[in-house]
Amino acid sequence: MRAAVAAAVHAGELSVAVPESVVVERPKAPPHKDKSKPAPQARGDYATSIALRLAKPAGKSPVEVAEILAARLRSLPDLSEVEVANGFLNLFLAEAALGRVALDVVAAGRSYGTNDAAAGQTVNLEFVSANPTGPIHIGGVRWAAVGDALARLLEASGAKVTREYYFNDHGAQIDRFARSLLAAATGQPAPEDGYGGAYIGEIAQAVLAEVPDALEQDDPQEVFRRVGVQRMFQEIRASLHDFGVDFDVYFHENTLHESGAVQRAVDRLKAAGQMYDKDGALWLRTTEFGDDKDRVVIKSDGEPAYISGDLAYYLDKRERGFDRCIIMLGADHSGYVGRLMAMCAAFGDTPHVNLEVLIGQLVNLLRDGEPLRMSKRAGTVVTLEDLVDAVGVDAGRYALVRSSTDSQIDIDLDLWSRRTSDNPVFYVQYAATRAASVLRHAKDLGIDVPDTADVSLLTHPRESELLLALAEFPRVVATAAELREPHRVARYLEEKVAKAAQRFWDDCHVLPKGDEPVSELAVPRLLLWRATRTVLENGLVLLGVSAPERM
RNA sequence: GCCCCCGUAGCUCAGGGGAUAGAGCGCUACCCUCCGGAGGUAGAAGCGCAGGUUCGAAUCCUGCCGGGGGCACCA
Repeated sequence: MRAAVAAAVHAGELSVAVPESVVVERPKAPPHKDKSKPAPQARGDYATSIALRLAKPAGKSPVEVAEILAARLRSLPDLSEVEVANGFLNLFLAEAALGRVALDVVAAGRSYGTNDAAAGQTVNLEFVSANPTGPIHIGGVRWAAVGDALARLLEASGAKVTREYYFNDHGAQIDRFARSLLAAATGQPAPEDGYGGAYIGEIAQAVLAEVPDALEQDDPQEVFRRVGVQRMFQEIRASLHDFGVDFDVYFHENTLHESGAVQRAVDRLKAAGQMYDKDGALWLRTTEFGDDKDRVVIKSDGEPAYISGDLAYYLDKRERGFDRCIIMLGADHSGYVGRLMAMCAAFGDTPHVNLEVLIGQLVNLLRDGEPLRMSKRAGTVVTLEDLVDAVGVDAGRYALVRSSTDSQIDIDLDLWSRRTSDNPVFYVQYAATRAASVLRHAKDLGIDVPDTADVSLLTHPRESELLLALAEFPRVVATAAELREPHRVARYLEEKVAKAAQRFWDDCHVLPKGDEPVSELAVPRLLLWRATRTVLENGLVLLGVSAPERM
C-alpha cells in the first residue's frame, strides 16, 4: 500500500510526502451485516482511509487520490477488486491469496504470530514485587497474570526479557512483620501497627519448628525476621509458580543496602548536582524533572528513605545492561510515577523510554454479586490461593488478562468457575478443543491431516471469515506488545478467532457422514482447522492459559 | 485542594481520528445427529453532560457531574 503511494508520488501523480506507514485495516462493520438499511456497499476484506488523509496535502479531492491509488493497486495479483467508496479504498483479496493464510499458519506452526518489532531490545520487566509480609493478594495477582503475559508478548516480538521480582526485605514494615511473628509465637496479641491474620501464627510456628530455640536467642526478633521473611518469600514464590509465573531474578532490596549500591547511586547523583542538604536530610531535586516536590533520599536520622532503594535498584538494572526497564505498579502506587520518572531523568536517562511505569487499576472479586472486602488488620485478605481455589489457574489468569489494566474490574467468581459458555475462557478453550477434536476424529477415520492442500477451495464465507481472522494474529501480537496491552490478544481470540471457528464449524462440515465418500473439501478444511488450532494455541500460550486437547 | 484511572446495551467488558460503535451474559424468536450441543442464526437495546479542534470524535483538548485510587524525612 505504501509502495503504491510512493510509486504515485514518484510518477508525479501525487505531490505529497510519502507517509511513514499506511494503515490498512479490516473494515469495522462486516459487509454481510447490512440487510434493510441503505448504503449497503460491500467493504472488502481490507480497507484504508489513506486517500482521505492525503487529500489535503495533495491538493486533490479524496476521490481523486483514491482513484490514482486504485489504478496502481489493481495491477496487484493478490487483489481481485479495488473499490473506491467515499474516499475509502476497499480491497478485495483474490480467493487464492486468502487461502494461503492457512498454509502460512501451518508452515509457521508455533512461531506463527511472532514478529521482530522489538528485536535487539533488552527489557527488564518488574512485576508483582509484593511485600514479604503476607500472602500475595489479589492486586498483586493481576500483575502476575498481566506481567507474565506481557513478558511473553515482548518475547514474541523479539525482545530479550528478564522477569524480575523486587523483594522489599528491608525497612520498617519488615520490623513490624517480625514483631508480629514474635508476638504470635509468645502468645501476645498482634502489635497495634502489626499484621494480623491466621498466616502470622502459621509462619511463627514454622519459624519455631525450624529454629526451636528461637525465643531463647539473644535477639529473638531478628531470628523471626530472618527466618520468617525467608519463609514468606518461599510461600509467595511457590504460589506464583503454581499460577504459572516464574521469575528470572528475585532481587532482594537488602542486597542494595548491604553492597553499598545505595551509597554509589547517591554519590553519582551528588556528582551530577542533583542532591542538596536541607533540615539535616539529603534531598533529590526531583522537581527539576516534573515531580510535585523534592524527595528525601537520606533521612535526617541517617537512615535511607525508601526511594534510595529505588535509585540504587534502577541504576543496578541499567548497569546490568537493560535498556528498557518496565515496572508494573498498582493504582495505590500511582503517586510514585512522577518521582520515578524524575529519578530516571536525574540519572541522565530518558523517561518513558529507559523507564516505563505501568499503572494497573484495582480488582474486585465478587461472590453472589457482593464484593469480597478485605482488611489487613482482620486478616481477611483475598489471596492468590483464594482466586485459584475458586476458579482455577486458567480462568483466573484469563479473567485478569482480558481487560485493560486502565479499568477497574470486577471478577464474578461464580461466573468464572462455571463450566459453560458464559465463561469466556471456556468459550476460547472450547474452540481450541474442538479444533483438536476434529483433527483427532479425522485421524480415526483414516484421513491424514496434511501440511498442504488445495486451499483455493476455501471460498465459503465462513472459511473466508476465519482465514481473515487468522491472518490478523501477527499484527494483534505486535500491537499488544507495543502498547503493553495483553488484553488485546484475549479479545482477539475470543471475539474473532473462536467466534469465526464456531461459525465455520456450524456451516462447513468436514468429515463424511455415515458412508459418504470423503469430500474434496475435507482436506483443505482440515488444514484450516489445523491453522485455527495453531492460532488458538499460540494465543492462549501468550496469555499463560492452557489449550487442552480435550475438555 | 492537587495528581492518576474510569464513566459505552439491563449486567460484565472491547473499541490506537474514519464508513452503519462491537462481543458475552440476560431478554425475544428460530435452527442444528461431523466433536462430550459448553453450539449457531435473527431481533430489541448504548458512547455521563456541555463546549472546542477536525473533512470526520466513543477516541484528541477544556470545563462540569459521577465512581475508584493517590498526595510522608511510611515502606
